[in-house]
Amino acid sequence: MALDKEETGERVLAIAEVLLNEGGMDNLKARTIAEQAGISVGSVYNLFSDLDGVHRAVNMRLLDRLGAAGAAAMADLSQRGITDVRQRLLALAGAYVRFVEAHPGSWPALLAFNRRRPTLVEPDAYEARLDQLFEIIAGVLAGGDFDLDDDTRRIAARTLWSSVHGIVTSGYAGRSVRRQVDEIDQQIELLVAVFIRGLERGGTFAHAGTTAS
Amino acid sequence: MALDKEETGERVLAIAEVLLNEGGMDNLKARTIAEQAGISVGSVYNLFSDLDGVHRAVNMRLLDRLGAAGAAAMADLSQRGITDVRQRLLALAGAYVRFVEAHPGSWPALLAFNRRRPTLVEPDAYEARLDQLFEIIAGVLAGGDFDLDDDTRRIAARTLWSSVHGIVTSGYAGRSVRRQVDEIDQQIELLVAVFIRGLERGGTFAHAGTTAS
DNA sequence: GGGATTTTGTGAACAGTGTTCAAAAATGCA
DNA sequence: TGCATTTTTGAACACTGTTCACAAAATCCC
Repeated sequence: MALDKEETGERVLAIAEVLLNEGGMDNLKARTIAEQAGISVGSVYNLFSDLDGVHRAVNMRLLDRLGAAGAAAMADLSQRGITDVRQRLLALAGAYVRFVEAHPGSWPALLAFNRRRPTLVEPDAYEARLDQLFEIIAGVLAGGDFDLDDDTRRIAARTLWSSVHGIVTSGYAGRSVRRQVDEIDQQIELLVAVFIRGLERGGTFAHAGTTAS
Repeated sequence: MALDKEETGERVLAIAEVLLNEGGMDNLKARTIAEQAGISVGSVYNLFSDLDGVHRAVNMRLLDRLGAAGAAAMADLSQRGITDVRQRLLALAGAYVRFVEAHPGSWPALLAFNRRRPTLVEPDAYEARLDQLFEIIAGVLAGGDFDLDDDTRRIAARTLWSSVHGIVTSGYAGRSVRRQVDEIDQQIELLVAVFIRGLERGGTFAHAGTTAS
């Protein structure tokens, strides 16, 4: 009897994700996981080094799912023969919005997780999964007639992503879901429109001059 | 002897901020505060309802400081006779970057704080302090020759802010402070440049059409 | 002043945490 | 079967936030 070790690990992760999604970060308790998975507390620590380890693993799954959602949105548009940059960027942003809405607890938990300790060495497995997304965006930008060099396009892709992310997570505070829900759409549309128009106009984006102050 | 009640509260907040700044959210412990403030644990709960209450109060101070930094940056530029929109926006973004760098632990703690529970009623005191910032940005935008109606300008201000915020907080993960430090500057410069160029071009930003697939 | 009353401060106690680790149960092997 | 090895267990430990009966201090009122 008893399931495979790896199988049990998967079950633990599924349970953990539900817990995170329902109650946020401090709803992820070792005893709750153990009880719901039908194992003992000690076994949880046998499968994962930490509760942080569990959370990290859940986060990886989330990032994978997000990447898949982005890729799927692009594949869908390609299949429908849509190559318009604006539409593709809006589709990507829309995919992200839907993803966040589909993970109302576990996604904020991922964000909170990364902000717990001030400056901890980041697992670059994170970055790798993000680069996947950046490359999708960069690919879309390459489809437009912007004539950007590779480096600028890379930066533009990251800028776009960060901006959409900032918009979706509503600055840093303030939920008030009512009017925010369509305000997000308005902001995204403005951002994409402005971005495309701004990139269309020629001119180099050399990083010169007064950055600030 | 013994200090005023309000005075003790201020001391507690100062201690709490240092703790948050040094060790992140889970470094804010009731017993540590009590010990460092020279009072008992119970007294902490006499001054504040919760540890969350303490954290909230610290966050308010942070938001006030951020607002002041933004206003000061604008006042500085005004005094120097600088009205250029690009420079003003870059100065605002720069002020934010410096603010985040000056609060390496307590600012992430504020962000994490707001993401702990999925959907909790937000204290609108937060929003009020943010609106202050949005109005500064909207004011700057009003100085340019974009001919935007009030509503669009309001949205544009929020979009800009959210985007800068997203850029500064580096997407959602990934620190790796080395190359990120100048990448942030590059992204901000690209964003502001693109934003200004995109807004300069005429055309209405009506929120019509396919928001996303 | 001095007794009564109210306010304020205290820290032991309680209910939960994450995490460990000697022991027990299960499994592998000859 | 008997022994060795691995895996699972859950009581125990150290540490959380939070409470609340009690004590100390302050305040009031005559």
